[in-house]
Amino acid sequence: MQDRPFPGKGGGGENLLFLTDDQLRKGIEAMFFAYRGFTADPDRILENYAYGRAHHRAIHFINRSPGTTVNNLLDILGVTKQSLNRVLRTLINDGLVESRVGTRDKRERHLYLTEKGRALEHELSDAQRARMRAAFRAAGPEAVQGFRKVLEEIMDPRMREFLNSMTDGG
Amino acid sequence: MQDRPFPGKGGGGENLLFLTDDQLRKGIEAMFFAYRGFTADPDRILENYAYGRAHHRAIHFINRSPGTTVNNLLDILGVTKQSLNRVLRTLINDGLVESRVGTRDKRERHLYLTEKGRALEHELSDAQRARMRAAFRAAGPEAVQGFRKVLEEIMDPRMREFLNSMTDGG
DNA sequence: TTGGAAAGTCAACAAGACTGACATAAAATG
DNA sequence: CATTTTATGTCAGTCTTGTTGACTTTCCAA
Repeated sequence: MQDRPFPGKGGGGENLLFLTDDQLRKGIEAMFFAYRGFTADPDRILENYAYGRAHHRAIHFINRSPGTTVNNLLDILGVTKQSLNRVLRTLINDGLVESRVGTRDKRERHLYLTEKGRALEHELSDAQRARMRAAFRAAGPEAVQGFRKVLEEIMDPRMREFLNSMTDGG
Repeated sequence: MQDRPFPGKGGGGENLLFLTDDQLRKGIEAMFFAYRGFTADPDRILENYAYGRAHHRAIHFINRSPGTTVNNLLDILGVTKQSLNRVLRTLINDGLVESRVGTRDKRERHLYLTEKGRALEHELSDAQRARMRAAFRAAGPEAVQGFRKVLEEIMDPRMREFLNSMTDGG
């Protein structure tokens, strides 16, 4: 069934066999199962540190944007400040994250990973990247392009902007 | 940057520009953001019924495989039976799911959606399918094929089997 | 018939999300 | 300068959904 599900492949106006309810259902289930695989390796590592996915997410995005503020992080993570604060408090107390009062605006706290924080970030992202790399390699560059394209259509447009706001432009 | 990230597109042995850490990181973040978008619509609906994602998942897979047992469901959902049981108890009490004692093996319970259960399933999957359909349509059939391919590589192989075990074969 | 394995249920607990209320400090505004 | 808004942090309490542990019922095999 993977062989030739798509009769047409040109610009538009084909018979849209890839939009049947069955194809959509498979896409939905694939998202569910893949997300579980996607989080499995980090989850296993986090157990050793008594941290959870929430900590991983914070660490990831602080690493990605060093010096980001709490508010920025709230925007990206889409959780309440109470929820994020609980996580950040732990990470700061444990010496994985450093919180510096802003120089221009002293209300803001700028967040940075410490050496220890970078170490955990690396351990986590190594595992997650390894799985992603294997999947990308097995699927091939064209599949990866399609993968990215569909995911960007599924996500909130604000997140799509954020995603493409670094490396190439931002 | 989306224009021509992949110089080679043949069988293998290209320069593998799509496997850089930056590309992998974007894939990882795309999964995170897309999954949030993917669950957003059902989550909104479920609030009206005081149910959560766990209920949605149970309803989805009971609908997909009517008469499935609790153990089958446990295997697919990857949670403990106690966790699933709490959800099933609610759905059964609320009249969305019917649990029939097995005829061959009286230890087993076979699960079915009631009319009411099917109604909620429809409401939920309509919303989720609508988003998926829009994304698929915008991305095009080739992208969808790549999307599916990468997701299947990311997920546990057991789930890949399950995913492709209906409609075409099972 | 006895004992182990399997399927399912009940009870208690933990993580991590949520809301609401409140505190502090600094910036922005009139 | 007084007031309001913004950014952050904290406390308390709730909810969902995951966990383990203990238990019952049923099946099967020695």
